Amino acid sequence: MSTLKEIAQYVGVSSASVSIYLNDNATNRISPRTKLKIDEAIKKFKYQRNMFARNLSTSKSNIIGIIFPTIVPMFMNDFTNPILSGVQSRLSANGYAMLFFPSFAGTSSEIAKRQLTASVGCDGYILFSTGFCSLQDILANVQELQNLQKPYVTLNIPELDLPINQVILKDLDSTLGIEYLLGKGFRQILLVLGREKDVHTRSMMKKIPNLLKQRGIPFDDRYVIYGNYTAEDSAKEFSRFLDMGIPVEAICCMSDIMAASITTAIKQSGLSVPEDISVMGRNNSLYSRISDPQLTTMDLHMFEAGQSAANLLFDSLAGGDAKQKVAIAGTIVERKSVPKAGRDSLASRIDHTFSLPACRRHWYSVV
Amino acid sequence: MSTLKEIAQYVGVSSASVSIYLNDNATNRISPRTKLKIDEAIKKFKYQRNMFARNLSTSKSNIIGIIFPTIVPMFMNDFTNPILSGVQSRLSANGYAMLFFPSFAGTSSEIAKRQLTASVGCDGYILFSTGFCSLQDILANVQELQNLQKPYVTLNIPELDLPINQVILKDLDSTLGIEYLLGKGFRQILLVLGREKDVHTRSMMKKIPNLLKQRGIPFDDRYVIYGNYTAEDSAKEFSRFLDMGIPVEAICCMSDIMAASITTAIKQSGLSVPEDISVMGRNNSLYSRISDPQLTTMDLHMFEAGQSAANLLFDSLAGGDAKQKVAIAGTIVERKSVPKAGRDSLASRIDHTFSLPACRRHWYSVV
DNA sequence: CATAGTATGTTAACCGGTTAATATTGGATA
DNA sequence: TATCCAATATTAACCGGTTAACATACTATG
Repeated sequence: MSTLKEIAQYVGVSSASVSIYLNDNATNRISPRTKLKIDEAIKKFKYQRNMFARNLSTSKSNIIGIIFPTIVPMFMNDFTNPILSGVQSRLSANGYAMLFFPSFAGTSSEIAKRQLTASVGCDGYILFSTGFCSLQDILANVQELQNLQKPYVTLNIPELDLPINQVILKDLDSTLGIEYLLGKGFRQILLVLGREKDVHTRSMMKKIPNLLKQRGIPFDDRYVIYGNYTAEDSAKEFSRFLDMGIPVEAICCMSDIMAASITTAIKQSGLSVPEDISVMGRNNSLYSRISDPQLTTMDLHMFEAGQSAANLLFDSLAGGDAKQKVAIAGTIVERKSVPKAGRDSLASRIDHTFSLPACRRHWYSVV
Repeated sequence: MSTLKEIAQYVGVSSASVSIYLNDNATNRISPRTKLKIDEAIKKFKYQRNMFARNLSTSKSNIIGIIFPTIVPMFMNDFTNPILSGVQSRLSANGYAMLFFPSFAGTSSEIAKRQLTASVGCDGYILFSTGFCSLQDILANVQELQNLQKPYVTLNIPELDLPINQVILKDLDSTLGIEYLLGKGFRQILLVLGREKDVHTRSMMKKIPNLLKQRGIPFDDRYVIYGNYTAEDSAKEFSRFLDMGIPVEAICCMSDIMAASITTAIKQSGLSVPEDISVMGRNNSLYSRISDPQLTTMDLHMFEAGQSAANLLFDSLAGGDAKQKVAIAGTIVERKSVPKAGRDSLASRIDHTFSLPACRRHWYSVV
């Protein structure tokens, strides 16, 4: 690669001249004749500017660091992909590149820490948490980010009572779905959760007993199984559940994949959905549409959450000092796996637009 | 953010000392006492090195630029996600970060060009092509990359007769699947392709007539429909096909999503899979396992292709001068949507391991 | 005591750009 | 002719690190 200096030398001007021209080719500080000569030289030497030198000089990189602590490969997750996609679409539209730091084996907090210490220089950051993060990890990561003294936004993280920019999936705890089923009159509801030890799972497990109690339903832990977000495990656990022979009217799953897998299992056992058992998924992913019957599902609006995170970051980058919290509310997408009939106490939350993200934002400033 | 210089000043040493220590904290050029003091200062000021300054100084960034020209959001694609995932897993394992450049609206070649011109400074590059790239675009992108004089690998690109590093999905044209169905004795095969104007689609359409002719089957273009890789379009086009009332024994789809959608449509029309019509998917995605019946599908081994691309890049980064071509062969994953009975001429290509990527690499050097 | 070696640092150039401040030239104007 | 201004270009500091080469003091050795 040739450098600015070489181009300047070749043309017979100072490197400042070339730089000035490159940064504003309509400048009138460089004569048309010189501009032409510079153009020629650039073409001849196939010159392109070194982005890192520019970044250093301007202390602006147009790069947003994505802190995504995971011990499994990225881009394979039905839940985080739409979020990343939302982030990417907004960042791209505003000319920002995304930098994914290496995410080796190890605990998630180690990963995040390494990612952060390697990352100084980005214009801003977006901090994800994945199922592998404990609350403690998350707080440590936030602290670490704080040190960088650059704008950042947290995403897919349980609501924190801190003056930081955060985008919250309001219905991540999925009580929305349970309430929907309760509203339909179901009483014997099987919960198919993800990994037993995840933060999100634990926080759910704290809320559910109360939720049921409010309806006069005693909590019975036999009605909770863990499908680890995989088709295989959820089918396996479900069959074990069936073997117990306890009655079930509806199933609320923490992912469409698990819901689809269980739907198949139900059909294979000779029962039918929703006549015998109702099934509810989560994510409004393609799986929910391809499943037969099509799944009624919770749409947490992840894509939009990703977009919001990027938007929040833009506010911050533009100098907005107020830290904001954006809560994205989930909606229910009614399809065929839960009968429409029945008392319906959540009408306002039901999204009849099928699949277009119907966004409901609740903005409120924190500090 | 504090800087190296500030830390050095605070400790009372030269910035070189601090730098030397940071780059090798086991160095014996710095006394234990000084090391301690530096540690304290770093902790006190929460100092972290600026990555861009380091990159500039060392002319090594540990960043790989991902050139991914697309006009739709990334990370939403069932085909490219596993490839990206494979790339990411290898890059991460070797300590490399991934930089995704902004990908605005516009033609894919514009996008790639902008991505490239903004990217000088990465240690290496991986060039994707997406459905939006024409062959001409691809060649232009390769040329552009060549100018950067850095190692790069092309991926998901039709085989090019150029001395460059390329990873090829050997069975991207999916004749593998058609041959499999032909081998089973099917004659009336409906092809469900993606977008009519994609490079890949066009290159397929060139090969298919010959393929059929070899078996004595005349090519009939009514047996080709375009599902645009979506569940909706493929269902719609398939129903239009059914309306034509021409006989069909088997369906070969260019994605599991389309196959799953069509499987549902078949069932809804009162026919059954595979008794009445066989259906074959592509990608061995989760969709193929969740579909009912589970889909027989082509596994192109995209994850592994991604890994190979990263590996090739490592070879190049390590100074390997020989340009390599890696062809990843596809395999057939037999499930339930095509009956097992029948003549089977492709036994060696059938993968009975269900879903673990059974890799078959064919290495050969080009130059 | 002279010499070599070790431990501990420092100097200064460099990576490849950007930019505020300054310089030069020539033509227009009073 | 003196003055001013526009057009064009350069100088030099700076961004925040890295590193080869050099410097100094102290210890060990013959």
